[in-house]
Amino acid sequence: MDYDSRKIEKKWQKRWTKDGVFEADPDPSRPKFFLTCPYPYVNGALHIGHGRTYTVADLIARYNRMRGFNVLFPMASHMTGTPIQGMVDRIKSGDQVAMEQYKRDLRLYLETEEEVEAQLAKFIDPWVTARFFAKAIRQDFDALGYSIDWRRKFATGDKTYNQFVTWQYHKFMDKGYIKQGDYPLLYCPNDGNPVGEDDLLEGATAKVKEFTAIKFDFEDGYLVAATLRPETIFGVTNMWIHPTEEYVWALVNGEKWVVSKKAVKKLKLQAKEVEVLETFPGSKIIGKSFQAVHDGHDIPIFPAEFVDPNNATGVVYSVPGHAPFDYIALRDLWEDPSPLKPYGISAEEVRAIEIISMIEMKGYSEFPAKDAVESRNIKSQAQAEELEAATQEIYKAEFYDGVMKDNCMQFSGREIKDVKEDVVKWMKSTNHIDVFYEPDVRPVVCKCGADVQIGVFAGQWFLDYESTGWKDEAWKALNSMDIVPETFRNLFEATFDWLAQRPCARKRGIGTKLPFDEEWIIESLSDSTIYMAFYTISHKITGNKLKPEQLTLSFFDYVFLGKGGIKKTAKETGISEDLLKSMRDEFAYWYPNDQRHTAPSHISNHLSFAIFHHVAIFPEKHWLKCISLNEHVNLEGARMSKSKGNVFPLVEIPQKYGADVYRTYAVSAAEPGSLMDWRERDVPAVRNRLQSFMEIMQKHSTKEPRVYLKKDKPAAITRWLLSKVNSIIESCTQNLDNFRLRDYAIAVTSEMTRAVNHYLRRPEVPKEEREGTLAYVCDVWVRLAAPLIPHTCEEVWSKMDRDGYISLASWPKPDKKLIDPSIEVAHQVVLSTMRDVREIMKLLKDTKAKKVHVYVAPEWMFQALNSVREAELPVIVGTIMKHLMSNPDFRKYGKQVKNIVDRVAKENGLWDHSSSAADEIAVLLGSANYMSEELGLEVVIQNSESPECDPQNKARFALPGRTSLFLE
RNA sequence: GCGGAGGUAGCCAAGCCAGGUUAAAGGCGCAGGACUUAGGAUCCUGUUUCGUAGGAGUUCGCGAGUUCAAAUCUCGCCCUCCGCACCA
Repeated sequence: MDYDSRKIEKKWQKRWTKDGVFEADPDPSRPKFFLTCPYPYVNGALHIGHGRTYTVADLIARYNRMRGFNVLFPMASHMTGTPIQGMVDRIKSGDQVAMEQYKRDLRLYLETEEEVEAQLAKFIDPWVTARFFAKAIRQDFDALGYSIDWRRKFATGDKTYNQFVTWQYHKFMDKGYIKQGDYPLLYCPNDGNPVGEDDLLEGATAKVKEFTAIKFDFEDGYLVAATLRPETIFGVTNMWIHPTEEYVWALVNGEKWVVSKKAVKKLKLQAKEVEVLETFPGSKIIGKSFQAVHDGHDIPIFPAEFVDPNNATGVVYSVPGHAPFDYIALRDLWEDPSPLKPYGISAEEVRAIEIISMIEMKGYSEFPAKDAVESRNIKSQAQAEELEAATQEIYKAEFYDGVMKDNCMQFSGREIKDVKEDVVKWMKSTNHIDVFYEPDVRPVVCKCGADVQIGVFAGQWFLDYESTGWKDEAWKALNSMDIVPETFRNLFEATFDWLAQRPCARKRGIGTKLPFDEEWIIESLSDSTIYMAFYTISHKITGNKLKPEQLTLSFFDYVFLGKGGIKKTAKETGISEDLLKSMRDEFAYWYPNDQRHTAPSHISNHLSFAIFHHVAIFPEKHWLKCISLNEHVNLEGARMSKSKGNVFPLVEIPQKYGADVYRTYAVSAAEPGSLMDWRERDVPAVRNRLQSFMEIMQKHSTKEPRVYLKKDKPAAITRWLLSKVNSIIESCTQNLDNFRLRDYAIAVTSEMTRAVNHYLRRPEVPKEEREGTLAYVCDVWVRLAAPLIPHTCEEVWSKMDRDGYISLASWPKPDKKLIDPSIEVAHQVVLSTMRDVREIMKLLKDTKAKKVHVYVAPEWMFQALNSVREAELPVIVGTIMKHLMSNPDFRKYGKQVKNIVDRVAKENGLWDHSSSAADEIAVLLGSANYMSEELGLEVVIQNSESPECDPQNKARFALPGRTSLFLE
């Protein structure tokens, strides 16, 4: 029997919407629960990975709703920043790849190719794109049964929302958290824009690498060499200049510098004023000398072909003792000084150069560069790869293990990893330092085809997370909030440590203008930090058609901070006092945000910013309470990516599998903290579990529920089921409270089914008792399952003729008096006995048994173990022996006591069993028919103290909770 | 490079924080059985090795250590994944 999930799901979704079931308004009589999940970015279709996060959030919302909370779960759409704008630009320019990408998404929502083309043609306006996908995604969410209050939806591009972001930035400015300064980033000279990962044709992983530019005194200016190892200036023996490449004397910020001609453009991009005075081939200065930074002694300039004029300044200082490239270049000149002749440098002059050893390091000689070159057997400068490997080796080794030698002035004796910064500081104090940026990988190519450089933005706006006091407050918030799973707290802590200054405005994309400098647009991550507050009033802004200009700074001050007085605010904004008050009240009711649920990849930015921005703006009682996280989703073992084309769109889920099947899969396939794999192959199993649930419900839920108490003398297995079900209520509640969602889902879909199926197989239960009990179980079960599979459960609920929606029904409470651990333990005896019988039957092979004698341990053993349990003794043979032998009741069994104590020691402690032999016998007797049927044997239960039949003397092996057997 | 997470049986995935009740939940796959015209449906059973009596051996990336006791704690090593700032 199949049930039409599609039809059922649609039906309930329509009713929920019609009755506004999930529209939440303040209700002071009920506790509130305000849950948020980041709004989706509306520039394309979502995939099943997004769905996992939203499904988990919805599960949390529904669970809390059933627990009696007034739950607010709102949603909006994100459209600010560069992605939508970028795609619009690419569509406008006729970019085929971009158009194809959009077409793929559009086909998911539109029937014909004509419609797709027509819609695509409209995507030259970011608002059209955003609205299209916002609507599509809302439909996707509805089709998955998410219990969202849509009245509060908005888009981050809304003018009213911009006002809110503006307010936030004024608050930061007031606090002095916003600063301006220079900032390097990847930049396309052709487009005149910074470039992000998406803008790159090649070198997508490129980052900015900072070189220290060292200004060596040279003639009436500086010879400027760039390095990653400024501490090596004490080991400089010469300079390397490419003889045939062009160099310049240039006025750089008023100083005379020698750099390669190719470096000039870069310096200009890096916010330096540069005027070229003279261009000349490198050969012109080769043979001259310049002065060391630390002691001013003369050092010669030599020619070298390996110098790349396009890398940094094209000027390289030589430290042959510690740099393999330099070592081998110098060695070559020693062996063959002839290239030096044209520059008037004699062979003696070169050979007179002494390699300087300036870093002490274990495992290396005084010249580590020499060691590295020789151990790799490098013969020539042309072996660039080997030389690079040697360089890396020395760099790493010296960084971690190296110590500055005596010839390093005040830095002598210090470790390299600590001394770098101080050496730079010291040189800076004498004006011998500047910085030069390069991309860390080459080549980096913009989509426009141009070579990407580093641009320095003078006057870049920053949020300074290191502003006095800010971090302390943020730490305070983090330390007092819940992070679930707790393992992600480390990542927050690492982020908090590392957060410093972050650019907060950029020059392109959609967004709110920076109020202090309208050329800049506020970085879109700042849109998503405190906007949960906006949900509390957004439906009133749209509902009352408030205009952006009414949403002034004092408006937000009043509504969110209670500042400024209602009369004054009403007058200034033209908003009625009633409306203002209702907004203030609504904010005060819902805030703070009780739980924010998203993916861990947002920890290092969005989530940390959310904490920082909250503490900056709101009083402590309105800080975030809890952040919960779930990892991403892989598709058939591989990471989903649009470029690889292995993306499973969320929109296809309800059609293909049904919302409840997906929800169950998404929650039960992995704990939230770990990566989940979507495997097509596993889906049918999930569907089958829901099918079983539905079938049991159809058969058993509509009868009159009745709870059989002990005094009603029901079958033992009925009491077992009642106990089991109530235990499951307890564990489900605990698991949901502790974010162990997978365990909850498994309990509800697997464990319950197994228990009920077992019960149905027990022949000893009278029909009436079975029906009443199962009706009770179904009533509990359907409510336990409702947060996970709401559509199916609504359907069952309505068939059960219950009032209202199960979505709003109450979460079951465990009935403690029905939970009886001993009966669950006793049930284990039945199962383990059956398992043992099967095992023996297997071993008997040819011999067919007809009858099994089951021996229950003697009563004194039960008493003995109970007594040990009560005494809470450590598992030490002597101690337990002493305890038991001191009691004459046990003493008389002397040798056997030793046996069970040995067994306890071997098992590393006590095990569960019924409290008396009589109980165990009763349970086994009650299950005898069932066992007999399952095993195909006659089952005889016997007391081992007086067995009626024990031809092989097996009875003596029986232990409490572990029967002994004889098969014949 | 910096920071974070992780490596568990054929596969996926719990357990690890709070060591013992763990040959290690659950799912998939596989095998056998039941029900059946059939079963890709459902249910039951089994799925490390040895064993004609319920027992024993060896297992949780590799190696060492702490402990009466380690998948769980400590140290070293190997490997995988994720984030790193104009990308949301």
